[in-house]
Amino acid sequence: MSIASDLIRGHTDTIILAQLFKNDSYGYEINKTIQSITDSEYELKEATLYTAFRRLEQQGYIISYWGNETTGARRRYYCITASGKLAYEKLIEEWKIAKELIDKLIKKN
Amino acid sequence: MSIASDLIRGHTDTIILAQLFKNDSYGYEINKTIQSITDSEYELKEATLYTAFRRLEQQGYIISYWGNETTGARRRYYCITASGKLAYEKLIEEWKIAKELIDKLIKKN
DNA sequence: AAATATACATTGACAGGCGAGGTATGTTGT
DNA sequence: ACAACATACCTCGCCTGTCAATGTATATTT
Repeated sequence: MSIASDLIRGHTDTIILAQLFKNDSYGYEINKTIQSITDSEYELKEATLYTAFRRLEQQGYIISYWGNETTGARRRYYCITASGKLAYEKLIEEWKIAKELIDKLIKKN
Repeated sequence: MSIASDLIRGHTDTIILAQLFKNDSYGYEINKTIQSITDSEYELKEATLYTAFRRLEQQGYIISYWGNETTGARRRYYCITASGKLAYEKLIEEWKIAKELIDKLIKKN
């Protein structure tokens, strides 16, 4: 974890929705995926991850169900809803705008 | 103000340092500049702005002095320090990295 | 006289991130 | 056998940054 979380803050929900947009998954796996994608430059803290799940579920953007593992620890899978997909698309658009705004505001000249 | 502040959050200090890197300025003017740069799509709330000034000054990244206006309201000018310039350069580098990370993490596929 | 613009500042509520702690199962090394 | 580690979940309480609300003061415009 080498990047300041403050800079990613505000994108936690989008990142999770993005992973669930590809396929249903569970907390531990999502975090491993994030580490894999970023070559371990970033990871979500567990407390942050599970807090986000609660938030997203409460907003109706994801729903959860228990996996039927016969061995190993139980897994709570999450599935993105139609509403969640819409929110995700909107968040991506907002990110594009924010990116340009920040570039304009912090550039050197 | 049309963009979610959550997405800019974490960049407030960088934005202020960027403006002060160009030239000394004061709160009100910096905010007008930001609105001008972004065509009023973004602005810093006053409470946020002045909180940031305190923070940056405490960290030694900026210093302040009162302007010698003979008319109108008094102005507290801020000046970026050598340490602040270094911090600013570093924050820009971090932004480049964060931008790529987020792009990787939220993209649709 | 009232409204608006310029210009500063603080307080208290709120939200998100996260360290620390806890629970439980399965595998690997010694 | 037992320790250590990996997998997998969860919550509490602190910290930090944002911001609505509020207040102060000066100058100009209506």
